Amino acid sequence: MKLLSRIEEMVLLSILKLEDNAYGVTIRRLISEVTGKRWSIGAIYVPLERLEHKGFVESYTGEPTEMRGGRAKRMYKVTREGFKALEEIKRLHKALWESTSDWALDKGESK
Amino acid sequence: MKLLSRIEEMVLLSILKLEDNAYGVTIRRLISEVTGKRWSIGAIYVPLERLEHKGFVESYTGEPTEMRGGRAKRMYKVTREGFKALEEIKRLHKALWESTSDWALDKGESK
DNA sequence: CTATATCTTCTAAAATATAGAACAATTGAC
DNA sequence: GTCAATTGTTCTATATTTTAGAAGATATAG
Repeated sequence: MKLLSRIEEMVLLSILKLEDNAYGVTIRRLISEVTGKRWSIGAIYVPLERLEHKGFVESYTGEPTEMRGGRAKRMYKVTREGFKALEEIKRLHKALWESTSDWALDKGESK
Repeated sequence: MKLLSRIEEMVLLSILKLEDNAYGVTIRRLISEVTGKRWSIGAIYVPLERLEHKGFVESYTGEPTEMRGGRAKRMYKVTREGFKALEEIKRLHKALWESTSDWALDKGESK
């Protein structure tokens, strides 16, 4: 199985963090906050669709009965497969960074 | 500045870990080990070249005076810019995973 | 019905990832 | 010298992903 890409990882984690309020707009906002960068609409929705197609997230139509205008939300949640993919990334990240990170990055700073 | 991609991150960290023995073949081997997957030649060299073009790594021709056949190695080291990019990823990862990771992943496991 | 607010879908272009054939350079055997 | 074996890189083409934002959809308020 292929590894999650950076944006896929961020989208999945954002959905987890947003709990019952995870949909395109809030996911995009959260990712913008955490990265400090601007993200276009497509930069979020396209990977989101791909994640659904791969079975890493599921979506359902959000409650339309809220006192607000606008189109219905498409809400997302992470599937068990999505969790597994995240676990794999977590393991990989640990293996990659464990020994290297501190001393090596310090060395770089003081160069 | 754009975030490092997954493979760029892995290549940079591999170079750090390999210290004075970082070149195409060893980088590829290390990434294969840590991911448990097969990586083609191009899957390593292409990002490696891009990292050099962006100034995140520098290369030099390896010592040719070793008792062995074969073409000269192109050795790599991470530049200060490369370190900075890694630091950014490290911060991002921390922000993304800190609160979410444990309880959320556990919830997933027990679903 | 019109204006406004929210949100998603669609589409195209740019950038990256991925595979592996081809090429290059060095050693040792004869 | 030159042939085979070894080691490693460069080249190049295709597939996939990223990224941007226009267009479209739907709900409310007046």
